[in-house]
Amino acid sequence: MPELPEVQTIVADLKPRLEGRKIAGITVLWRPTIAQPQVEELTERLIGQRIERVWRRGKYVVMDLSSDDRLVLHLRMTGRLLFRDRSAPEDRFTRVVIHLDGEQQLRFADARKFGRIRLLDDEQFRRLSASLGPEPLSGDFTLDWLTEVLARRGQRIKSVLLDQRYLVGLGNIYVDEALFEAGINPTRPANTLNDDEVERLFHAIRKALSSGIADRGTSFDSYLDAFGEPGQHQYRLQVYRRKGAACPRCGTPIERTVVGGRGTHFCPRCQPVTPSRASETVLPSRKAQQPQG
DNA sequence: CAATCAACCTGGGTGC
DNA sequence: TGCACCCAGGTTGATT
Repeated sequence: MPELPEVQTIVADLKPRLEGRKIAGITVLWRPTIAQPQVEELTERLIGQRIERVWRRGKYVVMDLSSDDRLVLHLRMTGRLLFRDRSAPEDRFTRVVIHLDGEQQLRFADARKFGRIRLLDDEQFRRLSASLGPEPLSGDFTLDWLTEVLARRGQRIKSVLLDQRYLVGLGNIYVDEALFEAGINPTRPANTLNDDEVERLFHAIRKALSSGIADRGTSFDSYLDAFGEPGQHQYRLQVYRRKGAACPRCGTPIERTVVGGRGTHFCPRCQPVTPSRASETVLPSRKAQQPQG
């Protein structure tokens, strides 16, 4: 699933190849992919525009156009953004093709059809961006800020971290990895984390995302980069989709539960529901289970 | 406010 | 081999 590291990888590869290029045309093969505006209006506003800048906001790919409109793409779960020669073999599940000047084209392929492309003016984009939390790899994301946000939420920590209004970029893979790295149980209410735990989480979020970027993303199901190549981070995950495998830190089998409707992977020993001091390990009592009445 | 769930979709895996 | 079934999870929105 494209999360921040996957989108970042795509953007970094597209940037030098798209900036300065002109859009020559667009072919829409699956209409609902174009969420806004109508296809006819999109075509009219898009053709002839130069792509000035390619960047990322959260999990959105953003292309600033010479008209001051912005082309905004979200890959959702199975979306791919492929930079191809016009003559390249067709890519399965292609929904929209953006034709560039010259021989190349950008193909938006998406098996499950959840991905969306929007063309937004200044005001519309400003509103979208304002609805999103800070970038975790930027200076806007600080320990003080995280401390304050978590202190105000009684929701489970995993749900808070997945909510793009608070913090952008984390999806189901990297949130599980970050919580493991920080030694925090995904079901802990956010406002029960102590200062030490928040600080560990702060660093763990950045580490998990940076590590994913360094490996050019995680290719489990459908993710491929702009050239159609898989990332390598799936080989370095510590807990995600490793149910039953040994925890890399203590050897306890990794468990899987569901939190907020998401498959959730964690080490029951390294990420206890009740926080324990690092120096002592609380072993469960033999008769800890009490029948509930 | 918090938690749950359905909806959007379909490929790919499972069990029989 | 065929087929019914279920799961994957980003985001929005409705319901409890």
